Amino acid sequence: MFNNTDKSYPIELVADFLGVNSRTLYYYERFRLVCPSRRGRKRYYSKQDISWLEYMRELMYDQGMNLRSIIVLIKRRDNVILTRCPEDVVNSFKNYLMKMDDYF
Amino acid sequence: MFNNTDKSYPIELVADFLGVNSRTLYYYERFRLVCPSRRGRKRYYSKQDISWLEYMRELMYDQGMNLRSIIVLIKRRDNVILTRCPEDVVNSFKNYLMKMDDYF
DNA sequence: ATATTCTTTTCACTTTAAGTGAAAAATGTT
DNA sequence: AACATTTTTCACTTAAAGTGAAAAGAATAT
Repeated sequence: MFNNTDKSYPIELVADFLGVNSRTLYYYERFRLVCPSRRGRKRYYSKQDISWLEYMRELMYDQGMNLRSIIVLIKRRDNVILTRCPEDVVNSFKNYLMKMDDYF
Repeated sequence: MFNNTDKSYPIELVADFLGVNSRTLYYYERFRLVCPSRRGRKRYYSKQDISWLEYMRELMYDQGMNLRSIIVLIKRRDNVILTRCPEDVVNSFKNYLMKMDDYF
Protein backbone atom coordinates (compact mmCIF):
# COMPACT_ATOMS: atom_id res chain seq x y z
CA MET A 1 0.00 0.00 0.00
CA PHE A 2 2.68 2.49 0.96
CA ASN A 3 5.84 1.94 -1.06
CA ASN A 4 9.29 2.80 0.13
CA THR A 5 9.89 5.83 -2.02
CA ASP A 6 6.90 7.65 -0.54
CA LYS A 7 7.62 10.01 2.25
CA SER A 8 4.42 10.90 4.06
CA TYR A 9 0.66 10.75 3.80
CA PRO A 10 -2.30 12.99 4.56
CA ILE A 11 -4.58 12.14 7.43
CA GLU A 12 -7.55 10.85 5.47
CA LEU A 13 -5.45 8.31 3.61
CA VAL A 14 -3.90 7.08 6.84
CA ALA A 15 -7.27 6.91 8.59
CA ASP A 16 -8.72 4.87 5.75
CA PHE A 17 -5.73 2.58 5.76
CA LEU A 18 -6.08 1.98 9.49
CA GLY A 19 -9.83 1.70 9.29
CA VAL A 20 -10.49 4.53 11.70
CA ASN A 21 -12.04 7.95 11.57
CA SER A 22 -9.62 10.80 11.05
CA ARG A 23 -11.03 12.25 14.27
CA THR A 24 -9.51 9.28 16.04
CA LEU A 25 -6.06 10.32 14.84
CA TYR A 26 -6.65 13.85 16.10
CA TYR A 27 -7.78 12.28 19.34
CA TYR A 28 -4.55 10.30 19.71
CA GLU A 29 -2.59 13.43 18.99
CA ARG A 30 -4.13 15.16 21.99
CA PHE A 31 -2.37 12.51 24.10
CA ARG A 32 0.78 12.95 22.04
CA LEU A 33 0.57 9.33 21.01
CA VAL A 34 1.41 10.35 17.49
CA CYS A 35 3.11 13.48 16.18
CA PRO A 36 2.79 13.84 12.40
CA SER A 37 4.91 16.46 10.73
CA ARG A 38 3.27 19.58 9.35
CA ARG A 39 3.44 21.58 6.21
CA GLY A 40 1.55 24.65 7.19
CA ARG A 41 -1.31 23.35 9.26
CA LYS A 42 -1.67 20.18 7.30
CA ARG A 43 -0.52 16.93 8.83
CA TYR A 44 1.71 14.40 7.09
CA TYR A 45 2.23 10.94 8.53
CA SER A 46 5.53 9.17 7.91
CA LYS A 47 5.87 5.41 7.47
CA GLN A 48 7.10 5.27 11.05
CA ASP A 49 4.03 7.10 12.23
CA ILE A 50 1.85 4.66 10.35
CA SER A 51 3.66 1.57 11.64
CA TRP A 52 3.37 2.81 15.16
CA LEU A 53 -0.32 3.61 14.75
CA GLU A 54 -0.92 0.17 13.29
CA TYR A 55 0.71 -1.41 16.30
CA MET A 56 -1.24 0.79 18.69
CA ARG A 57 -4.46 -0.23 16.99
CA GLU A 58 -3.56 -3.87 17.39
CA LEU A 59 -2.89 -3.41 21.09
CA MET A 60 -6.14 -1.56 21.54
CA TYR A 61 -8.53 -3.35 19.23
CA ASP A 62 -7.20 -6.88 19.20
CA GLN A 63 -5.82 -6.98 22.72
CA GLY A 64 -8.21 -4.58 24.41
CA MET A 65 -5.65 -2.26 25.94
CA ASN A 66 -6.58 1.35 26.59
CA LEU A 67 -4.76 4.55 25.74
CA ARG A 68 -3.65 5.13 29.29
CA SER A 69 -1.93 1.75 29.47
CA ILE A 70 0.03 2.52 26.35
CA ILE A 71 1.11 5.80 27.88
CA VAL A 72 2.08 3.99 31.09
CA LEU A 73 4.26 1.57 29.15
CA ILE A 74 5.87 4.41 27.26
CA LYS A 75 6.56 6.29 30.47
CA ARG A 76 8.11 3.22 32.00
CA ARG A 77 10.22 2.79 28.87
CA ASP A 78 9.19 -0.82 28.90
CA ASN A 79 10.55 -2.64 25.95
CA VAL A 80 8.22 -5.37 27.09
CA ILE A 81 5.71 -3.90 24.79
CA LEU A 82 8.15 -4.57 21.97
CA THR A 83 8.67 -8.26 22.58
CA ARG A 84 5.96 -9.28 20.13
CA CYS A 85 6.25 -6.14 18.11
CA PRO A 86 6.85 -6.54 14.37
CA GLU A 87 10.50 -5.91 13.53
CA ASP A 88 9.94 -2.74 11.60
CA VAL A 89 7.86 -1.17 14.34
CA VAL A 90 10.54 -1.38 16.98
CA ASN A 91 12.42 1.57 15.61
CA SER A 92 9.31 3.65 15.24
CA PHE A 93 8.45 2.93 18.81
CA LYS A 94 11.89 3.74 20.16
CA ASN A 95 11.73 6.89 18.18
CA TYR A 96 8.49 7.80 19.88
CA LEU A 97 9.95 7.02 23.25
CA MET A 98 12.58 9.66 22.56
CA LYS A 99 10.17 12.21 21.13
CA MET A 100 7.65 11.87 23.89
CA ASP A 101 10.14 11.93 26.68
CA ASP A 102 9.68 15.67 27.02
CA TYR A 103 5.94 15.56 27.34
CA PHE A 104 5.11 12.79 29.76
CA MET B 1 -3.35 -3.89 59.38
CA PHE B 2 -2.68 -7.51 58.47
CA ASN B 3 0.04 -8.96 60.66
CA ASN B 4 2.28 -11.81 59.65
CA THR B 5 0.76 -14.53 61.76
CA ASP B 6 -2.60 -14.15 60.08
CA LYS B 7 -3.34 -16.49 57.27
CA SER B 8 -6.29 -15.26 55.26
CA TYR B 9 -9.17 -12.81 55.29
CA PRO B 10 -12.82 -12.74 54.28
CA ILE B 11 -13.90 -10.71 51.30
CA GLU B 12 -15.58 -7.84 53.14
CA LEU B 13 -12.47 -7.12 55.18
CA VAL B 14 -10.29 -7.14 52.08
CA ALA B 15 -12.71 -4.95 50.15
CA ASP B 16 -12.76 -2.42 52.99
CA PHE B 17 -8.99 -2.46 53.20
CA LEU B 18 -8.67 -1.82 49.46
CA GLY B 19 -11.44 0.74 49.48
CA VAL B 20 -13.57 -1.12 46.95
CA ASN B 21 -16.89 -2.84 46.90
CA SER B 22 -16.81 -6.58 47.46
CA ARG B 23 -18.60 -6.89 44.14
CA THR B 24 -15.47 -5.51 42.54
CA LEU B 25 -13.50 -8.45 43.88
CA TYR B 26 -16.05 -10.87 42.50
CA TYR B 27 -15.76 -8.99 39.24
CA TYR B 28 -11.98 -9.42 39.12
CA GLU B 29 -12.42 -13.08 39.85
CA ARG B 30 -14.51 -13.52 36.71
CA PHE B 31 -11.37 -12.55 34.79
CA ARG B 32 -9.29 -14.82 37.02
CA LEU B 33 -7.29 -11.83 38.13
CA VAL B 34 -7.48 -13.10 41.68
CA CYS B 35 -8.15 -16.59 42.98
CA PRO B 36 -8.87 -16.64 46.72
CA SER B 37 -8.92 -19.99 48.42
CA ARG B 38 -12.22 -21.43 49.58
CA ARG B 39 -13.55 -23.08 52.68
CA GLY B 40 -16.89 -24.33 51.45
CA ARG B 41 -18.16 -21.53 49.26
CA LYS B 42 -16.62 -18.82 51.34
CA ARG B 43 -13.58 -16.99 49.99
CA TYR B 44 -10.40 -16.37 51.93
CA TYR B 45 -7.77 -13.98 50.63
CA SER B 46 -4.12 -14.61 51.48
CA LYS B 47 -1.55 -11.87 52.04
CA GLN B 48 -0.28 -12.58 48.56
CA ASP B 49 -3.76 -12.11 47.14
CA ILE B 50 -4.07 -8.83 48.97
CA SER B 51 -0.66 -7.54 47.88
CA TRP B 52 -1.44 -8.39 44.32
CA LEU B 53 -4.85 -6.72 44.49
CA GLU B 54 -3.28 -3.63 46.02
CA TYR B 55 -0.84 -3.43 43.15
CA MET B 56 -3.56 -3.98 40.59
CA ARG B 57 -5.57 -1.17 42.11
CA GLU B 58 -2.58 1.12 41.86
CA LEU B 59 -2.12 0.29 38.19
CA MET B 60 -5.79 0.87 37.52
CA TYR B 61 -6.68 3.76 39.76
CA ASP B 62 -3.45 5.71 39.94
CA GLN B 63 -2.12 4.90 36.49
CA GLY B 64 -5.38 4.48 34.62
CA MET B 65 -4.71 1.04 33.17
CA ASN B 66 -7.63 -1.24 32.37
CA LEU B 67 -8.22 -4.87 33.25
CA ARG B 68 -7.52 -6.07 29.76
CA SER B 69 -4.06 -4.47 29.76
CA ILE B 70 -3.17 -6.23 32.96
CA ILE B 71 -4.28 -9.50 31.44
CA VAL B 72 -2.21 -8.74 28.33
CA LEU B 73 0.89 -8.16 30.43
CA ILE B 74 0.27 -11.34 32.36
CA LYS B 75 -0.17 -13.32 29.15
CA ARG B 76 3.04 -11.92 27.78
CA ARG B 77 4.76 -12.87 31.00
CA ASP B 78 6.20 -9.41 30.97
CA ASN B 79 8.19 -8.75 34.04
CA VAL B 80 8.10 -5.20 32.86
CA ILE B 81 5.10 -4.74 35.00
CA LEU B 82 7.23 -5.71 37.94
CA THR B 83 9.97 -3.15 37.48
CA ARG B 84 8.34 -0.66 39.80
CA CYS B 85 6.48 -3.26 41.74
CA PRO B 86 6.98 -3.26 45.53
CA GLU B 87 9.41 -6.01 46.55
CA ASP B 88 6.87 -8.12 48.36
CA VAL B 89 4.46 -8.11 45.46
CA VAL B 90 6.84 -9.65 42.98
CA ASN B 91 6.37 -13.12 44.35
CA SER B 92 2.63 -12.79 44.49
CA PHE B 93 2.66 -11.72 40.90
CA LYS B 94 4.90 -14.51 39.72
CA ASN B 95 2.69 -16.85 41.60
CA TYR B 96 -0.27 -15.57 39.65
CA LEU B 97 1.57 -15.91 36.40
CA MET B 98 1.96 -19.61 37.17
CA LYS B 99 -1.59 -20.10 38.38
CA MET B 100 -3.17 -18.28 35.51
CA ASP B 101 -1.09 -19.89 32.83
CA ASP B 102 -3.70 -22.58 32.41
CA TYR B 103 -6.57 -20.20 31.90
CA PHE B 104 -5.41 -17.53 29.51
C1' DA C 1 -11.89 39.74 -4.31
C1' DT C 2 -15.12 36.12 -3.90
C1' DA C 3 -16.26 31.46 -4.21
C1' DT C 4 -14.91 26.85 -3.58
C1' DT C 5 -12.51 23.18 -1.56
C1' DC C 6 -9.97 21.01 2.04
C1' DT C 7 -8.28 20.50 6.71
C1' DT C 8 -8.85 21.39 11.37
C1' DT C 9 -11.49 22.12 15.40
C1' DT C 10 -15.50 22.04 18.43
C1' DC C 11 -19.75 20.16 20.36
C1' DA C 12 -22.58 16.72 21.39
C1' DC C 13 -23.75 12.17 21.02
C1' DT C 14 -22.97 6.76 21.15
C1' DT C 15 -20.86 2.71 22.80
C1' DT C 16 -18.51 -0.16 25.94
C1' DA C 17 -15.75 -1.42 30.16
C1' DA C 18 -15.58 -0.85 35.08
C1' DG C 19 -17.90 -0.59 39.01
C1' DT C 20 -21.85 -0.58 42.27
C1' DG C 21 -26.73 -0.96 44.62
C1' DA C 22 -30.35 -3.86 45.66
C1' DA C 23 -32.40 -7.87 46.02
C1' DA C 24 -32.77 -12.86 45.25
C1' DA C 25 -30.63 -17.35 45.95
C1' DA C 26 -27.83 -20.43 48.45
C1' DT C 27 -25.56 -22.03 52.46
C1' DG C 28 -24.53 -22.28 57.34
C1' DT C 29 -25.92 -21.72 62.28
C1' DT C 30 -28.70 -21.47 66.49
C1' DA D 1 -37.83 -23.31 61.22
C1' DA D 2 -35.80 -18.77 61.70
C1' DC D 3 -31.90 -16.01 61.16
C1' DA D 4 -27.45 -14.40 59.52
C1' DT D 5 -23.92 -14.44 56.06
C1' DT D 6 -22.03 -15.04 51.57
C1' DT D 7 -22.71 -15.46 46.82
C1' DT D 8 -24.96 -14.48 42.62
C1' DT D 9 -27.85 -11.97 39.38
C1' DC D 10 -29.94 -7.88 37.29
C1' DA D 11 -30.00 -3.41 36.28
C1' DC D 12 -28.10 0.89 36.70
C1' DT D 13 -24.16 4.65 36.77
C1' DT D 14 -19.89 6.64 35.29
C1' DA D 15 -16.06 7.62 32.40
C1' DA D 16 -13.06 6.66 28.36
C1' DA D 17 -12.92 5.87 23.41
C1' DG D 18 -14.64 6.99 19.36
C1' DT D 19 -17.60 9.29 15.85
C1' DG D 20 -21.08 12.51 13.20
C1' DA D 21 -22.11 16.98 11.93
C1' DA D 22 -21.19 21.32 11.40
C1' DA D 23 -18.52 25.60 12.23
C1' DA D 24 -14.09 27.84 11.64
C1' DG D 25 -9.72 28.66 9.20
C1' DA D 26 -6.67 28.40 5.41
C1' DA D 27 -5.36 27.50 0.51
C1' DT D 28 -6.49 27.60 -4.40
C1' DA D 29 -9.23 28.60 -8.47
C1' DT D 30 -12.22 31.54 -11.06
